[in-house]
Amino acid sequence: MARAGLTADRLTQAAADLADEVGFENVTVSALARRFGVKDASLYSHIRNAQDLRVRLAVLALAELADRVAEAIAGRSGKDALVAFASAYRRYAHEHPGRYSAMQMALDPDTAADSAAGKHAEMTRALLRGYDLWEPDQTDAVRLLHSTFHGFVSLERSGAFHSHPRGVEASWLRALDALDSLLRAWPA
Amino acid sequence: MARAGLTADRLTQAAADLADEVGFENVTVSALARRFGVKDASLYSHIRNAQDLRVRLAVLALAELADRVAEAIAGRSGKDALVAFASAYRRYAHEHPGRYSAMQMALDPDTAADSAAGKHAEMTRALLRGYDLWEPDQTDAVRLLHSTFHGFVSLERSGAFHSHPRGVEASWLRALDALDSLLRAWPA
DNA sequence: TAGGCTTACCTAGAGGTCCTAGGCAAATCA
DNA sequence: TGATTTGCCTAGGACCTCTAGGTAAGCCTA
Repeated sequence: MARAGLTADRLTQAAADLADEVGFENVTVSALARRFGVKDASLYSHIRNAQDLRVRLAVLALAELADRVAEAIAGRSGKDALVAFASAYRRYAHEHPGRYSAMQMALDPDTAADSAAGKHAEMTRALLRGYDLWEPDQTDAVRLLHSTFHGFVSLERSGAFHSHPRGVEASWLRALDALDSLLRAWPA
Repeated sequence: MARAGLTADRLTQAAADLADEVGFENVTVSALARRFGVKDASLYSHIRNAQDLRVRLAVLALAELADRVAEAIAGRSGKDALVAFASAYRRYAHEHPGRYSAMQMALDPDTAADSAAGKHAEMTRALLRGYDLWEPDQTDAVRLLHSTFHGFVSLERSGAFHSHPRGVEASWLRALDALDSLLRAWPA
């Protein structure tokens, strides 16, 4: 009876890959067990249940994205940083659709606090240092930026923009221009 | 053997109510059958499968929201229309969380074309008549507005804004102010 | 109003996912 | 080397999805 060497971390990683391949909604305990050549029941020594697995996946994705964004904005400021942040965000969503979907899960407050979710807001704040914004405008701007990035990527992936010939890439660049000029002249 | 009077439309309506009560992901054929006091198998004369049910629900929600928005912006223009549109959108999401989740499903192009999805873009265009925008800026602006509304509501519902004391309502109003001034001075 | 047709709902059953309880063997440690 | 821990197993229950085939309710026509 050879052992597969399962751990919660290896399962979460594999679940993330599975999510990117077959979609987050198709990440099941059974499918994951199949991938390791192991019975379903064997996974329950490592994860509490299916929901726990999905939460771990969401936390993994949040951390990965935070790393990417941190690297992207390092040493940049102003519009440069804005574009780098936004591009890293969007690229991650495109390269890892399953992980990105996982990130949208509503996490309970404790889990969210332990996750990299806070780091996202913190980095957006760092980004805003290139603009002249102070509380509470800063928080409002963080929320607006995050909303726009997430909204755009989410609608793009759901096909909402396919009905019109205008290139999505062009609209994306224009949105970034618009956000930049908005931040530079934040209405009082 | 009394009949329950099932039709695809009545099932879809009930599924929408069920979604708002227990969450879109918990809308199952079994739960719906239970609600009508009928066996699971009986639903399959009216809907093709579970996915078909969810798509019908999404189409219903899109149509309902389109109606609400149309009513909200009727007779308004400029910022007035912008705020009315956005508020109707956000209120619908809050009052009907299950229906709103359903709307986010990726619809295949044919279904999307038959649905009210096009009406949404059309109404956003109508809204922009109060501002001085022409193609392709208009399409870019439609996409930006939709992204921001959807992103904000979606993040708000997933709890992403709860980590900070700043009131969500205040940030929302500021976002609308920002979008208004952005549209008035759309960068060339 | 009786016959036939259509259709709404049924039972039976196969296959999949989630999860618990309890068992045995592999790895680790004394 | 023997004892303990840990990893994966089998067995099995509960629920969801969906198909095939049957029966009875309601409608149409004569």
